[in-house]
This record gives sequence, C-alpha cells and structure tokens, in this order.
Amino acid sequence: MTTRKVRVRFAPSPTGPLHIGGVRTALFNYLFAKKHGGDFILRIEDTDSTRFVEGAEEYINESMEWLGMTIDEGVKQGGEYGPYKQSERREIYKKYADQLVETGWAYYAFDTPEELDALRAQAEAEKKTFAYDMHSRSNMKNSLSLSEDEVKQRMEAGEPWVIRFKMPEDTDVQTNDMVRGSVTFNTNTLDDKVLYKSADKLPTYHLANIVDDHLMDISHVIRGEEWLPSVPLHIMLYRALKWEETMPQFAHLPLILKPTGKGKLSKRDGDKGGFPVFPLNWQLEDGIAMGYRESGYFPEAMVNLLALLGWNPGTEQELFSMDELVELFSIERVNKSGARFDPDKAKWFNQQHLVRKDDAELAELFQCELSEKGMKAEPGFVAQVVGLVKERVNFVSELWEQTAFFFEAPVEYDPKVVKKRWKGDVPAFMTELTVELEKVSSWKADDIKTAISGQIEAKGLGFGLVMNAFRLALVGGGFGPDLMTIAEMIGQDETIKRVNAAVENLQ
RNA sequence: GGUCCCUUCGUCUAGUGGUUAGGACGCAAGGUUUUCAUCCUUGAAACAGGAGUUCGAUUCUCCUAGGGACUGCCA
Repeated sequence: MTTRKVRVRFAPSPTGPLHIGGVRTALFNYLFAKKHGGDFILRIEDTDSTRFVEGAEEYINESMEWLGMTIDEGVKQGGEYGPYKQSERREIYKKYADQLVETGWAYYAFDTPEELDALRAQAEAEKKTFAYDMHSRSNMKNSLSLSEDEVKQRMEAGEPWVIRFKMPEDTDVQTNDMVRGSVTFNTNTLDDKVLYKSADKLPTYHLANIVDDHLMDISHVIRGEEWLPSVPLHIMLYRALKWEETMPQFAHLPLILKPTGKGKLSKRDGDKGGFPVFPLNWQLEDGIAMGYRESGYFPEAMVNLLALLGWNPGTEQELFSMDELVELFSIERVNKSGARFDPDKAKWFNQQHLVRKDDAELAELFQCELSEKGMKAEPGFVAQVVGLVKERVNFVSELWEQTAFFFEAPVEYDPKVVKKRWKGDVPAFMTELTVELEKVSSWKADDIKTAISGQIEAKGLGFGLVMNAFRLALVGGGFGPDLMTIAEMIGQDETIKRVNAAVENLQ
C-alpha cells in the first residue's frame, strides 16, 4: 500500500466568530499536516443559508493568519481542488444526491418542517422520541411510501422536497478512530438524515462533507468529538458512493470544557470569568466578544496553551514554539477525555512567552502604548526599561503601570506607603540628601549608592527606612526594580527634582 | 429516554502488572530581595466505587456510579 499524501482540512461554517475549540481543531489539523509534510486546507461550510453571518469568513481568515497557521489551499489562497466554498459547489452535490436516489441509497421526502415538528412534539408529550428512520419512514410522505405518479406530481407542482439517506437495517459499522481506537455502531439506532434540500438547492453538512473530502482527496479528518455520533452515517455514505477504498481516517478530538461547572466552554463562560473565548474581538449587537489578540495575548502563547489542551509530548516541557509543536506533534498522544479550560494557566503561558521575548521586540510593542499616552522615548531606553520589569507582568498592557515613573514624575503617592515610610526624621533627611546628590559627579548606580550610604551612616539612620522613602519620592509607591538603577536611568536632575517635589508635597 | 464517548492531585497532565504515583498552574509556609514582583526551598493535594484475572493491580476485564457529546431540512 502506498502511503498517500497527507491532506487535512479545517472546515468551519461562517456563522460567527471562531470559538476556541474550533481554533484548537484547526491547530491540530495544521500541526498534523505540517508534521507529515502535507497540505492544510480551509474549506468554508456555508450550506446553511439561514445562518450565514456577514464578516465571519474574513474573521476566520484573519484568525488563522494571526495565529500563524498558514493555509495551503482555500478560498483566498486558491488551489487545484476548488472551489473551497460549499455554496459554490451546488451542482456537484446535486449530482451525487441524485446518484444516491438512483442507486436506492436515498429517497425523496415531502414532509414539511411543521409536520415533523408536530410529530416530535407529540412524541415528546408521550415521553418518546420521534425519529425519521427505518421504522417510521413507511408512514411518512416520501418516494418509498408514495406511488411513483404521486411523487412525480408533487415535484412537478413545485412542492419542496428533501433527499434522505435510507439507512440500512441491522448493520454494524466499525471505525478505527486515531484517538479513540475501535468504535462500533449499529445502524438500527440511526435515522434517515436529510442529505439535500430543494428549497435552497444545497446539501446538508453530511453529504457536502463526504463529497468534498473525497473530491479534495482528504486523507485524514480531524474534528471535534461532537461529530463522533455521525461517523456511521458518514461511513455508510462513503460505502454508498463506492468511495470506501479512499475514505479518510478519522480522529475525534476531546472537547474543551468550562473552567467550573458542567458542559463545554461557551461564550458566556468568558463573560463570566473575564477571559476570552475567541481569538479576535467580535462585534455583537449588544456589546463585544473579547478576543485573545485584543486582550493582550501573544499568538504564540495562545497556540502553546491550546496545543497542551488535550495533547502533550510525554516530556515535562511545557513551552513550545510553533516549529517545535510541528516537530513533536503526534495524533496518538492526543487525550481521549475532555479538558477543562484554565484561565490562570492561560495567563501564565503568556507571561512565559513574554519573558522569553527579547527586550527590543517588547519595547517595540510597548512603544505603541507609550505613544498613545503621549510619551516619547528612545528605543534603547524603552528596551532597557522593559528588560528591568518584564518578569513582573503577564501582558504588554501591564507594562505601563510598572514603568510609568521612568517616563514621568509621580503624579500621586501611594497613601499606604506614605504613612509607613514618610515619617519622623525622614523628610528632613531627604532635603539634606538632595545636597549630597548634587555632589555626585559620576551618575552611576554604584556611585549613587555610595553617596547615599555615606550620608545615611553619617546620620545614623536605618538604610531600609531611607531607601523606602527615596523610592516613594522617585516612584510614587513601594514597587519597582532596583532603586539605584532607576535613579541612574532617570538622571541626576530628575532624581533631585523628584525628591524635592516629594518633600514639598508630602508635608 | 436512546446511541456513543470519557474518568490519575482543585485544574492541565506524566506514568507502570511490583514507583516514596512525577511535572505544571493555582494555593500555603519559609528564605533571598532596602520594597513589590521575580527567584529559591518546602508543604498540602489524585489513581471514582465494586467485583474478577494475577503472587501482586492505578495499570488488564466486567459491572456500577458520575460526567460529556449527539439525538434538526445546524454545523
């Protein structure tokens, strides 16, 4: 058996912003493709004309680009297997739907949605479940129960119809899932799914999916666990179309669950917990759905955290670049059980990636924030500042609150610190200290320290007491990196000015 | 209800027929730091339950319980 080229697809439907679970599915597809030197295809599954959302397709493209998942074939990229948008492939599906009817694998049905709803409601009232299946199909309005003439008549009269798959009886369907192993279903529990609808001349997901995967020569289908129950239908479809020989291999990924409580992660969880569930911001009628990008996450951090939700390389390494993930990824090491999303750990991943960035790169990102605040600073200076504090922030957006004092004198002083540090002999001493600071001829951290230490000793004061007050004057609070370094960086004049200002303001 | 899937610290997970069941996030304590943070050290914390197979099961099998997905002319 010759091993065929790996070709996988990510096939979202453009009904809104891409969910984090969808992003992970895309990522695993991408990693698998690249690991095996294969193609990563983006197919837009817009077969539900009623759920189409403007802008969703562009959102998907932008998300993939931001995260660094390069698409080999797709609507924008083109390719030899196009079109890559299902609404542009109508004729193709119609042909195969007809073929299934001709070969007896499917039939026309005229039951209206309202009739079916009524039957479902009725069944529910009797605590039963209605299914359009091998048991009920003969009582329904379809080409199996109706005479040929009547079928023809209804169709010629323009009555809407659908094509349903005629699920065979009592057949065991077995699949060898790449993450779950052997799974078996019996067709007796399956229903006759709609494959095609005349109303909008479009197939449903099931038919479109099989036809496209076959025609696009997809080798592996990697998708969420919610698709597992439809595997037997899909296998039967491959069989009915005589494509079983080249049927792709399936892999069903575990779900991403809520941080607390039950069920799979949803948009509401993000709102409640204050963390993003989407890669990019998405405008809603009643507000905005937060995105990772706009929340300050690095794309590589998001990729990293998503990769480890349901997969691990078996070592104790937790931080990976996209290249490393491609190198190490294997579908066999994907977990079977659902993974709860942990917002705290997500932050940690971002912090880890932030610390690992070099100062110049971070400085560049920080410059944007600075200019928004009307601050101008030399790139070299900003890089130095960033280097001093990057270990104490999770996001670029937190940089300002840690470094504002490098760019402007404190506008206010932390009252708690004032109360604790600015008392007794301190104010008087600080005034004297400015005189000493004036005298420092070489404004370097070490020299400043020597000067201050000498003065403290001469006065017999506590080192800590003075230093904390000095920090309060320069920073406005009790935080920040090494104080002497701060003094050196803001300069001699500014340092003295701030001490004087503090003495004046904190009487 | 039916079908299918899943089950190791609170969370993400490693792991093996014989281990002190390992790591990470978070949490707690201590230390370093003139401060905050970092950092370091330490600690608490798990094999869902019951049978069976076996000299020995967290590991293999079965059952139970719990959780989840699906059950649309949605994907």
